[in-house]
Amino acid sequence: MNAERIPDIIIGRLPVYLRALQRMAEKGVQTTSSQELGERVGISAAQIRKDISQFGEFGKQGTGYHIPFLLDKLRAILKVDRIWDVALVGAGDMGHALARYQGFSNRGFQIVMVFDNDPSKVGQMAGNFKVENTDVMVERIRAAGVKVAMLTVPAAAAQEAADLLAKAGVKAILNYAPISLNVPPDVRVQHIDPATHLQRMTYYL
Amino acid sequence: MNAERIPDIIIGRLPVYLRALQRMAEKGVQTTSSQELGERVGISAAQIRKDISQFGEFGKQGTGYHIPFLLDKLRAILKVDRIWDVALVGAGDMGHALARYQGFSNRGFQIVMVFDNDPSKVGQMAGNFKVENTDVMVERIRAAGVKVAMLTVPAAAAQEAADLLAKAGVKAILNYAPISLNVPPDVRVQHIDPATHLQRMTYYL
DNA sequence: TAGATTGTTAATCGATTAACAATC
DNA sequence: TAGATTGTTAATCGATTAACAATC
Repeated sequence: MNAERIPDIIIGRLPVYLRALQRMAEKGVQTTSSQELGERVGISAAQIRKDISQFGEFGKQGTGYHIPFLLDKLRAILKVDRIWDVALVGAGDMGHALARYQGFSNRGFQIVMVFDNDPSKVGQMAGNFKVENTDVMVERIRAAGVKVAMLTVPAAAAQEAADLLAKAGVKAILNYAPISLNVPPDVRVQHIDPATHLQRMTYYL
Repeated sequence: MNAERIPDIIIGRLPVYLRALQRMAEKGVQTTSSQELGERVGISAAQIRKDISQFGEFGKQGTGYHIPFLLDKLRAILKVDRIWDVALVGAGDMGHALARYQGFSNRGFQIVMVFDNDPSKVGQMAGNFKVENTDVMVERIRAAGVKVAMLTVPAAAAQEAADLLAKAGVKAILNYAPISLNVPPDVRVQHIDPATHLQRMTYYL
């Protein structure tokens, strides 16, 4: 065990372990080893043991890790042993796809509101949600205590929307706009930009 | 200049610089400094200078970097000074959103074919593309010499689809399925999984 | 017990930062 | 020239790996 600050890079790998373990559990596998898990996710066994051991002694010598137990621990560490309400901002194609995506609920998230500033979209449906006007966003998010948002507006509108989200008390933004957001230090941002991801690979072609 | 192997972590930052510079260029800005660029993307000035200097001396003491020049260099390094044809596999909501996405062409990519194995989707339109049957995928990709693919099929179908893509000669896969893919060593994979990205932030909430 | 695999230490490896001479 | 900023070196910091005693 270790009470010191855990490096960000380790936190970043835990969701990958969690995802792989969840898949194994679905297949009914009860036990795994750092070796086996490492092969699945492409990370060395030593690193997996070291990462996990930052948080406790969750394995057993000779037998490895009991998957349901390790799942519980990882979910608790990552705070996805609960369901986070998520606000979706931007009801374009990507927003609609996310609103209809079935994969969030068993990973700790559920969309609860959808916003757009285009009057022709407000009032329309996105998945099961009625699109609301961005005018009421800060108020709605604050009242609901939502801390997590996904941003799928055009690049030109993204910074302004991020400012509103920060103002509304959102602390985690998943940004689909192809632009680096400027946010207060207590707000975390993750980027999803397909072009950027593709460009990380073309260098090697 | 430096002919040695460039670390992956540096290559991974170049698309971020490229994106920020492209945005500055659109606004008509001609020149920037490592300091200014660093503030925009949240990376130290020293690191930006070091990263860029791996590939040549692209700046000028006293004045910084000429943006159009640096853009050209970065595009050439990342091999996005051309347009890569991309195959899209999976014509669900996410596939449709990507097929209609306008942001690829000025970043070095264009979708040229869309596949799905669901007979009810084959023949339908996704963006401007007629969805083709996965049966003909290997042959079509091979014949067209496509090297880049985006994978938006359900998790259960992703590994099989990845195997076909590898067989077809694809060397870069952008994987939207929430599963770690197993591919030959000469194939690169990047993951886009919104739940994983969100889980990297909930730890800090 | 014998075999397997953890948790952890120490060694290695790699990345980041600070500082500054060079120079535009 | 004076001011600004690069490219690069050396120092620091942090992450990964290898190895193995502990133990299930």
